[in-house]
Amino acid sequence: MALKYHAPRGTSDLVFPESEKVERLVEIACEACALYGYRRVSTPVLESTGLFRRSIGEETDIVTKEMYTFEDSGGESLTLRPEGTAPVVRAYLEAGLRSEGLPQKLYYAGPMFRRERPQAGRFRQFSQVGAEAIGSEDPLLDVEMISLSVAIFDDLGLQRYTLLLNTVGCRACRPAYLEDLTTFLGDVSGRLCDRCRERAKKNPLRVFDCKEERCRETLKNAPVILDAVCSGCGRHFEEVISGLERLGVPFSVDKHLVRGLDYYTRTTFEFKFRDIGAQDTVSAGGRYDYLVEELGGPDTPAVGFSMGVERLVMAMDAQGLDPFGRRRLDVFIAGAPGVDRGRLLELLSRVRSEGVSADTDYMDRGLKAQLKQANRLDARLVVLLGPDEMERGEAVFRDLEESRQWEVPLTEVPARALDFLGGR
RNA sequence: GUGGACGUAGCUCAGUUGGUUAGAGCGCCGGGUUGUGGCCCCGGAGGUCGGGGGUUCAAAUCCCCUCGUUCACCCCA
Repeated sequence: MALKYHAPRGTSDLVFPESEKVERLVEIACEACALYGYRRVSTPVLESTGLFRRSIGEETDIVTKEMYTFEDSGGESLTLRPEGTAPVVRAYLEAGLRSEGLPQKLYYAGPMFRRERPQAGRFRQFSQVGAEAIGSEDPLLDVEMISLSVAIFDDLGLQRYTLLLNTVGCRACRPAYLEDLTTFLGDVSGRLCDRCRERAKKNPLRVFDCKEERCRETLKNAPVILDAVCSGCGRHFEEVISGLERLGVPFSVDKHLVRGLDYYTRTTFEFKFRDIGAQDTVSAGGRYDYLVEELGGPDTPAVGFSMGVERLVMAMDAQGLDPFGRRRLDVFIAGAPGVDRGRLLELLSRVRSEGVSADTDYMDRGLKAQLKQANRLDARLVVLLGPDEMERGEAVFRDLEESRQWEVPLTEVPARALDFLGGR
């Protein structure tokens, strides 16, 4: 308890069996991405600080107070990545992927870092699996992102999620809308809470998230972006909607859905789950048609989403899902007193060569304790060897579940073990 | 950054209005079978009661500070 070192606040160790459950879950998500034609991309966890300041937005909470930024000994400002999209776009540009043909469909998985106060579903180091499709403005690609998210939920057996959908316009229509909204907020300023007045300056759209009754009442007459969007954005949104309907993906339009990163344009979406705490968004994404250009590339539209792995796990737990099965050891090799350990070692190696997981005692335990260990490891088969058997050229196979045991010739142990394991 | 709750054994927790060597269940180790697990029985190891200071004859218990965990706000995956 009074240990000298702990995992840093907001980070945690993942130990068995959770470690392997999470690994499997990420694997399932990645397989779905591949099924949808996305290719893996891996970027460093460190990037130049400027990349994030530029892409996420100077005024956002992430950039102003949540980044792990430091200067390395060479004087360069580096930041532990707080999200995955900007690095992927940077990698796309750096590798010249445009020449590989468009759209470039990429997915990634890995840790992200944000220095926030931890709570249920929020950590300083967390993992995301995400996908990006760069180079097309086809609304069906927006639909694909959403249905990829749905596919991952389905593959994991997750149910009862809510999909919220909105559009935040483009540079043709958003500025005018923001101006209208700002004007409106200025007019009703006296009726808003302190927080909303602050938001009105920094990120006007956020006022719609306010839970204060008075603010909600006041904002009922506020202009809504969905109504103010230009014809291009309006048409795009309609096509996303009809695509979702075509696929039978239920959703609801949330006119006030706002994303926290500045680069989003047009479509934005969020998947929410119940019973996982206040941080209930498990997957979110949208279009970012200007980001590639913003980072120095040519005018290139793009869409993407990312999913919080820890929140996914919480949703699985909340729904009582554990599709990973129990992790069992195939064979435990136990040695009776006086046995030649060199022979055990040899046997262990031969069994493992057959692709059968195997372990043995390294604690100099008595036979009884070894059996106990085998039971603890949930071993499917115990191979027992003692001086007597050795002399006869035999080994004892013990089936822990059936409490039966029989002898097999020593030379046939690997093959017979395979038979036993395969025949169950 | 703000607010609430909580820190007793590896884990989950008891611990009466402050009162002797701080407990339980689970887990761990050993025994009950000269070489056989799971159930049962017996025994054992394991604790600076988060840390520091104070009050008191006496503090796990009361007070202050501190560190940590957790939930919520903010914000987000």
